[in-house]
Amino acid sequence: MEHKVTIKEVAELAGVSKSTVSRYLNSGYVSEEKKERVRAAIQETGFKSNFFAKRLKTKESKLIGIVLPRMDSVTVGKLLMGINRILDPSGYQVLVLVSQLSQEKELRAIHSLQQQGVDGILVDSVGLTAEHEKLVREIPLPVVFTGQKHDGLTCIKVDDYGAGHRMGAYLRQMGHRHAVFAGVSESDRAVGVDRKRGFLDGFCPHDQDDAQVDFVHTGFDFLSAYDAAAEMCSHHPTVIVGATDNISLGILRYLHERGIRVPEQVSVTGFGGYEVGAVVYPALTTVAFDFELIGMRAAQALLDRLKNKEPDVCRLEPSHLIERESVRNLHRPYVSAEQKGLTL
Amino acid sequence: MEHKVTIKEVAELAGVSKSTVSRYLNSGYVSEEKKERVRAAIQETGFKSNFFAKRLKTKESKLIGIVLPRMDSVTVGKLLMGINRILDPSGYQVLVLVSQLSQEKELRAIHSLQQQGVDGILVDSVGLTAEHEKLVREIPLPVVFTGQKHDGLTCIKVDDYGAGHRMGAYLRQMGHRHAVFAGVSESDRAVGVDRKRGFLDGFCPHDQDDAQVDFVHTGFDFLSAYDAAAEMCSHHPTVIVGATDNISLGILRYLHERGIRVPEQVSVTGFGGYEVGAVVYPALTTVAFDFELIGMRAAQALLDRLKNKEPDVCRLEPSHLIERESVRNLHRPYVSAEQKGLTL
DNA sequence: CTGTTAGCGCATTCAG
DNA sequence: CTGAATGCGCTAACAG
Repeated sequence: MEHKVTIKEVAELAGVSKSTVSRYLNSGYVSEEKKERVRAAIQETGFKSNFFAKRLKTKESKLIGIVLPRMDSVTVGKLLMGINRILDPSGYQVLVLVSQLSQEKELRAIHSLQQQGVDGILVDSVGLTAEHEKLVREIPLPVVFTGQKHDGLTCIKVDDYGAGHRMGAYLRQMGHRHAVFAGVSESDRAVGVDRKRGFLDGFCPHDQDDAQVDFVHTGFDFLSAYDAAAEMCSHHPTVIVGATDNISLGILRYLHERGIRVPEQVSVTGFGGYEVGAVVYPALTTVAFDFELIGMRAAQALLDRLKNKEPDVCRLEPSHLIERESVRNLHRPYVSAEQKGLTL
Repeated sequence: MEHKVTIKEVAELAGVSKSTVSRYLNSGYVSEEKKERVRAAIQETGFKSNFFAKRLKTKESKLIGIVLPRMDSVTVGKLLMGINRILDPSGYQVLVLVSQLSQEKELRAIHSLQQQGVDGILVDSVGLTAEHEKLVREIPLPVVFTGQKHDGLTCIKVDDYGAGHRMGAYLRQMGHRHAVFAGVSESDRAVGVDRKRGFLDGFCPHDQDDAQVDFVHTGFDFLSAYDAAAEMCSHHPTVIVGATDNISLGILRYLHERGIRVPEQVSVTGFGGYEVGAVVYPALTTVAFDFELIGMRAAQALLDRLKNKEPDVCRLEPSHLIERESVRNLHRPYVSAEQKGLTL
């Protein structure tokens, strides 16, 4: 347990003033000669500048606050991966707070982070309100949001509308005309509104009357989707579209237990692109989001605003379709997955 | 863009001295009357004490460093949940670093965290070495490990041996005598050595000769297990034991594609207890670990060492069996899952 | 109980 | 180029 060595001791050992050591540390001008002496002294003492004293002076913490709705989610994990990928090389570290899916805690977390002296804040929001906008305006720090969007706030997120549209257009193209959309509450704007709207517009373009979509309401979790699956089936669609992969998994499980063959008798799709969709049987066709990329983009946006004072922007990242085994092409006779081979 | 409010302004607004405000904040003695005035002033200004200034004085950062092997894993997520559950109410915040499954980065992260002035460090390790022990000895901070164990280091982790033993005993009791153990490299001591040893001892107690276990080597991921599944089948066991749920999922998928019925023709089990095991078909019987609990215990151990200077300990948390649908009781005639009903 | 007085370790003026 | 001086915002003696 060594004695904590300060800049003062280094200065004494090197025979210079504290300021000179400080300048050496912060790329100020120091003569070659003293530079060498200081380096030797630092080497010998094993000096490390005190993080907190430094921050107290400079007002720069090299800390980024992150507010997450929860931790035990793969989505959040990927997002964090992406964030770290950008922040780490830039010398930033990450302070994580969890909102537990509560808007109020989210707000509190942002506030708390600000007082902790972070340089910027990144929020994976569960729902953006006018209060968020107000708070961000009061805070003298750049704040970047993801997960949800709101006018006047910097948001980097998935293009939910586009994803829905892509899925709608794809299913239409596969010959489907009657879908059940297993969706969540409209209180979630991204998933409950935008994604659904996109799907509708893609599946029923130009308000053509040849397509039908029935809505069935469900929660985000596997179980509630499982419970609502009977109702979905009662509409006798050719395809059931889960608003998330989790929802689709619940549906798949229900169908499997009832002996309803997918996609032979009914097709099922999801949104998300989680690995688990490739594990189930049949493997789930889904529109995938690259949350790691979102994390990278969001972190980069934050860094940009930190350095270049860039203005607020709202950017939507595209998704892509992963065709696996759970959708039947109605234009062609049924071909089983076994005959086509495994697609992961 | 508000002005950064300091303790000084609060003091002025409340008509007291800075020290009184400080005392109010740090549970010192303050008269009821002034206490009220200070509280009002704090309320009005929205004051939050400056973290860095405080730390500079007190030598306490109220920050705990966490080193994680990766972020996009449910296990890690649960662990973090548990950690937060304990740390948050105690006023600690969390600084997260990722080792990306590299022992070297893990070591560097610990070092870096120490420099950042955290009060303690929690490491979800990928493999403990003598270097870890040396580093921890040099660092004047409590460090708690999980994921792996090592003599002389504080480790709170899953009882891998016990879990393996439990599964072995259970399968034996279900009448199985010939198993394939789909395991990982012994370089992972927890999973590759302890868990396997436990299984062997549980499945073949007292070195009785009536049971047979064949080993098949695989990686941690779904795909590598899928690829090795043919070899597993070639041994014609009555049960295939995946060393992790992920591995078992790969096996399940292979069997499903080959039309081999589980558990009618062969049983499959896993370790981990992830939700996804309940989603697949048939639902996976597994030995579950409570990683959230591990996180809580580990965080508590760290707090204990922080406060009471408790000595190093190594504690193994128990697991429990989740019986679902993927194991057949060989003592009885086969009954399909459908007949028994869904178990989640 | 309370205000005054000192720093914590460092970066940054400001004169040399 | 360099050293002396000045706080950053807060806590912890110290005398009231």
